[in-house]
Order: sequence, then structure tokens, then C-alpha cells
Amino acid sequence: MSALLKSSSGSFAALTRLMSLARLSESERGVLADVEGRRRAPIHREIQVEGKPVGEPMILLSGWACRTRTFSDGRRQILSLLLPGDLVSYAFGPDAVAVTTAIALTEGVLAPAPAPAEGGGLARAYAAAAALEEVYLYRQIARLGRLSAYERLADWLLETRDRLALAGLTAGDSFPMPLTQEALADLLGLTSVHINRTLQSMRRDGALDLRGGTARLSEPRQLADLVDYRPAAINR
Amino acid sequence: MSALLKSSSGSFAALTRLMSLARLSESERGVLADVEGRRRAPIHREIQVEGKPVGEPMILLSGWACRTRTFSDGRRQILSLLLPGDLVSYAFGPDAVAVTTAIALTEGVLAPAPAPAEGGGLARAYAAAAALEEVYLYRQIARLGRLSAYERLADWLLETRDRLALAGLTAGDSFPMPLTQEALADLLGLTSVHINRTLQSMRRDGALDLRGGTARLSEPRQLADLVDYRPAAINR
DNA sequence: CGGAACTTTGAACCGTGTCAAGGAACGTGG
DNA sequence: CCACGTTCCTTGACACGGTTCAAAGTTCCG
Repeated sequence: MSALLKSSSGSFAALTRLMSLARLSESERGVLADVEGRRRAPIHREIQVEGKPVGEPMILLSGWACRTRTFSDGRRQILSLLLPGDLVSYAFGPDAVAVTTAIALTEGVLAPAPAPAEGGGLARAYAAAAALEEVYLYRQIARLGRLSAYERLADWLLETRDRLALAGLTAGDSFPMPLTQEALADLLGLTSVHINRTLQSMRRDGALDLRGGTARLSEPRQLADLVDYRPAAINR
Repeated sequence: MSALLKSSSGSFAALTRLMSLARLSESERGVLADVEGRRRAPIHREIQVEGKPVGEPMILLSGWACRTRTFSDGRRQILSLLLPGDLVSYAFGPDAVAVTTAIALTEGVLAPAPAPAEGGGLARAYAAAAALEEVYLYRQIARLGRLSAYERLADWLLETRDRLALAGLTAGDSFPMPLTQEALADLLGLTSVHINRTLQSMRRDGALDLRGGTARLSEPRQLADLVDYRPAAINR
């Protein structure tokens, strides 16, 4: 068994995220570190399959994944991203059936999501996570429906920076961005060729630095104005 | 008070929908008919406002509504539709804040959603409704991200027919379709001009008959093949 | 009967897709 | 550590679906 799977390292980001979503008790904070039943998800591996029982709830400890829909003619749309600390199948009881297929976009590690005590911090964190997931879905719809390629990219970069910040994965304006341009295209409803051109246009504008799997937003304010971006707020 | 508001007529469709989602007990079936606190929602009225507390859960008894996002420059995207029997604000406790703005697209009637008994049929119906709502969100994303105008329209018509069928509002291949072409455009991420052309193209193909607020799909099979459409199935 | 909201049509324009080919980066095995 | 294949990125020319702008026609409702 690899170091990633047996050690408690690698659940850091996920724990950080849960702690940004709700105050956790001492014991709740420990439960993720030594959770049993971790499993590695190699890149492109299906994590969940549409129409099959979802099984026990899982949390993504590290790596990026997505929910996806593939049409019979091969067209593919990434419906939503799953980032470290996101819950993968936490809906409607274990006898329910998955409504989407989910796959790993990078190498990742999954673990069974610790069962929350009624009314505890973990339960609140999960509820907040579900609420946020809903927000991201609505945003994805607005993005695809009404924004230009450049705007979609800007909006998504801002959102992703904020999501990763919750998991403590940002460093200033920098954050990991391991997606290929083809994955970005499938996510933003464009072609990879056009993603390439749009990325370069944003680089030329001095708004984006994207190299070696790391993105840096140099002018986040201006990008935010461009797309009327406001951070997600669930609770007041 | 109008006949619609005081009589038990007008909750028929909503009750029919809940009964298609789960088996309801005798008493549960009655609870919607004489629910207190109905209110009329005139066309264009805000039902819920992003950032404000959601208040008590509501169910849409009749009429069409939507969740919407408006950008600062005026662009508008309809995120999801709310049809008779749909729950409007049923998420994450009454202290939560609405994550979208919802408005009435036609004249409609709302009522407080009857509180479900733990483990009862109504609770199962609400859970199924929430699961379906999630399915429709994912579909909307795939539609906007990867389908052409003609395909978006076909896919949406099929979905809407099936949704209305759950509420007993279809008659064969016919169903009410009260949206203006501009609303359709905002829903499908297009312009009203192009919606107009696309509708006519579908009419010319003999696939759609849309007049006087009623739509009829003449070739549902072919449309379904075109967009790889399959009915939503939550439970197995 | 009159006005507002909605639908229809035409012509020009433009953002994004398509097709094709070459180049860079990366991992793997020898 | 090099050689090689594979995956990913980049670029150019051209095509096309959908938008924009403008104006006329229709329906609906008070």
C-alpha cells in the first residue's frame, strides 16, 4: 500500500475544507486522518456510474474529478468538478442510483465519508457542502448559457480559485490547475482549439499565468468585474 | 379571495405529481387540498430573492416559474424551470439563504409545502423531487454545453413533456407550453430571434405543433434519437 | 378600437467550430 | 540517460451557427 493511502497526509486539504464549512469538534477533526478504506482512483477511472447504486458516501481526499455526460455521438460535457474535500455520492440514501457518471481527471484518493452525528459539526459541514454544490451547478448553467469563451474562462478561474482556497490549496493568487485544455473545453462547452486561443488571449492581457499545472490570476478584480463575479455565500 | 385560492381545485396537478413520486397515505393525500396560506404569484413577480432568507418551504400548485440569474449588463439566464408540483425553497433549513432568485413566468399559485412525517410517503416524495431537480440541473448543463439550438429545443421539449406528465398535465403528446420565445431564449441560452427560426424549422420538419400555448410533439421518437434522450429514472 | 407585447422576416456580421499539420512535453522502456 | 511513442499544445485557413439590428406583422387584452 502506498504512502498516500496509509498515512494521514493527503487528507489535509479535505479536512481543511470541512473545517472552513463548519466548526468541527476535536474528535471530528481526527476522524478523517485515520479513516479506513481509502482507495486510489487512477486518472480516467470511473468513480461512479450513472444508473448504478451509489453505495456508501465517499469524500475526495486529493486529486481532481468530475461528473460527466457523454452523448452517443461522442460529444462530452463535464457537468461539475470535484475538488479535494468534495463529497462524491452523498445523496438520497445508499439504495439510491447515481444520476451521473463521475471520473477521475487526475490521480486521486477517495475515502468513505465519515458518518456525521445528528446535529454535529460534521453534519453541518456536509449540509454546507451540498448547498455549495448547488450554487456551483447554477453558476455552471449561467456560464454556459450566457457568457462568451473569455468570460467563461474568467468566471471559472475565479470560482475555482475560491473553491480551492476553502481547502487551503491556494497560495496567494496561485493555485493548482491540472486540467488539460481538452478537459477545460469539455467543462466550458467549447473546443480545445478555442480554449487554447482563449487562454493565450488572457495571457496576452496579462490576466493569467498558467504554466506547469499552476495558474496565477494577475488581475482578479478586473476579471471579476468582467463577469459580475461574487464569491459564493451560503450562510449569512 | 379568488376561487383558485379558496377551493381545493388548482392543487390537482401538484398532488398528482407527489403521488407519482411516492405512494401517499390517505391523510397525506388530503393535506394539500385544504392547505392554508395559499398565495397568488402574478406574472413576473419575484417568488424568492437571492441572498434573502428562504423562509418556509413552498410548493407551486399551478403556473410556471423559474430560477434565474441576471448579469449586471442585463443578460439573463433561466437556470431551471419550476412546474406545478415543484418545491420552490426546500433546502437546508429555514434559516438558509436563497441561492437563486425565482420569478413567476405565468400567473401561478403557491402554498406552504406540508411538513412531511419522518419516513412517511410525503418525505419520500420530497426526496424524489429533490433528486429529480438535480437530474434536471445536470441535463440543463449538458444541453447548454454541447447541443445545437435545434437539439436544445428538442431535448427540452421532451424533458418538459415528461415532467408535466408526472403532474398529469399532458394529453397524449400534447402539453401546455405558455413560455414566450424570449423566455425560451433565456432558458436555452439563445436569442429570441434564433428561437423563432428554430421553432419554425422544427415545425417545417413536422416534429412540432405549437399554437395557442399548447405544444404537440409529432415525432417524439426521432427527436429523442437526435439528442440521445432517455427519461429520468431516480429509483430503480 | 387602440396599444402593448409578442412573433416573424431579412441582411450583414462575428464568435466559435472544423480540419489539418507541426511542435513541445512527458513518460516509459531499453 | 537516451530513444521513442504518446499525449498535449499551438497555429492557420476556412466554414458555419447563431447574433445583431431593424422593421413589419400579428395577437391579445383592456
